[in-house]
Amino acid sequence: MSASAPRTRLKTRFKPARLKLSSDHSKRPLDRMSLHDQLVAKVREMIVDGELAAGAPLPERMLCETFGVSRTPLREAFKILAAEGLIELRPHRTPVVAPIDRAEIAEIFDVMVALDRSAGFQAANRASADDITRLDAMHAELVELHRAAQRATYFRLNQQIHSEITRLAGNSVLFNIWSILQRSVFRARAVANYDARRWSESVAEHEAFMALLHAGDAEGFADALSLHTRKTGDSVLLMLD
Amino acid sequence: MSASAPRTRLKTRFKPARLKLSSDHSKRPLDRMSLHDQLVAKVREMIVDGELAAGAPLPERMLCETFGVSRTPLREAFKILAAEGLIELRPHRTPVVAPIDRAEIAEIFDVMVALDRSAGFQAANRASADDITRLDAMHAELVELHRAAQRATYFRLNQQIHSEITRLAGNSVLFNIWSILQRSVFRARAVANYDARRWSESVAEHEAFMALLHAGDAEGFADALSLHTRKTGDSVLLMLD
DNA sequence: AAAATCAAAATTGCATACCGCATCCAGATG
DNA sequence: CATCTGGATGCGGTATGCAATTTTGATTTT
Repeated sequence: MSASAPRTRLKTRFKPARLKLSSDHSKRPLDRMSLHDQLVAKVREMIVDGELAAGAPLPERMLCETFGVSRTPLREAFKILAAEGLIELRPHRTPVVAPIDRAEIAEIFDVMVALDRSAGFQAANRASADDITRLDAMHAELVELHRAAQRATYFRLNQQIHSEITRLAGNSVLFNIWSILQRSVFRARAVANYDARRWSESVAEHEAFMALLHAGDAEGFADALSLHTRKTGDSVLLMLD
Repeated sequence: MSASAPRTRLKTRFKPARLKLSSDHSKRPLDRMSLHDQLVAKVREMIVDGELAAGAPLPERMLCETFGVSRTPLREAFKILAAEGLIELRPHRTPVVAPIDRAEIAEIFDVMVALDRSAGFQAANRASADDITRLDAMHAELVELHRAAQRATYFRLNQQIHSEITRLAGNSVLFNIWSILQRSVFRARAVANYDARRWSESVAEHEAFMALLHAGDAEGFADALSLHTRKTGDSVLLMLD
């Protein structure tokens, strides 16, 4: 794909887009995105955040009213979300939020383990001092959140840290795939939260791979990161039984 | 989370949304594809086969006549293809076949190296005697095609072998991602064909990892397979300079 | 009473119409 | 002569209407 900077960044002013439902999400700077992308992002977020439960039907006309758009752009958004695996489309059947399939979650984690090893190695090799400083700050906050037992906030920051590490690998294809998989798994993780033991263990693993990152041990960092992902996956899968 | 990624701090040029991963490739018998899926498959094939050259514009109304459908289903198909990275959609701009971007091809190969290692390991562990027999037959034909210097046929069978190996890993998410990336790279490979030296070397690598498969050395097979992919990538990238 | 049947309602799939942004070119301006 | 401006035109973005299919629920049949 050509240089194509972030999509739709020019003077194009799209309509206010009266996404009426759920004002609690309206804090985000959704402007500067095409209406189409806003729709995709909106529905995606509702699914990932569990606002739309797994298996819930998504009748087109109803959601059209909800979002104040017609069926055409909504259907186009649905194609994207189906491609990402978040919803299921079957001919002449009303779309549904993709069920959380344990077997598929397992498959996704297997892929993420592979991606995390590659991403971790690249990230460790490419991270600047500033990058590491930023990760350190996030990590310190993570530890503090664990100590304070702030589950929800911890969970969110944890995602951000892993996202940041993946981004540091400098491979946008990798980052995009990883992000999509991460979203698919997010729903399952939100439901199946850590138990206290796994939570502590997870924090310890974060400590470990951060130390390896500081040591400049790219291989070790990559292995530790992917092992962490594998253990997280095992833990999540256990809770889905 | 995801929506907050394009926030401010990141000046990176990461492109939004692409790729697909839904895992319904094997469970759907190709007997009755919806018109929509036929459209996607058709345009995808035209792009991958080079019938629609990289960078070529895709005016909606014109293609509607070509395929005998209206703009609505065509546009929906375009959303899918854009998510897969085969075409580019920008607001109020006519869609174009995604240019072959050397940097992106390099990124894709990096991901495929990681995926092939994982897929190879799983495939070697899961392959039945029948599976190996089938691969052997394909491999024998591949060697013969190399001897006969049948470039085009060799190229196609080579794809099939790698696809089959990936499929044997038994992870549909992995297989889908791999297939999408493979298609993106296919166009570049079709243009930048092997030179004779790399071709022979590639066949030798096939011999090598097939031997490791027979030996039941999953680790070795996985390493050999991913190394083969890395070398293939390097070779392709050399030709794109 | 349970199962099968069929018609009415609801919903998706597709086609068409309209609107607005982006591009191009003629004519004006310096 | 080069540049700028403003309207004409083409094409994508969206809304809406109609056709095809599924779902429903009531009625009939076993």
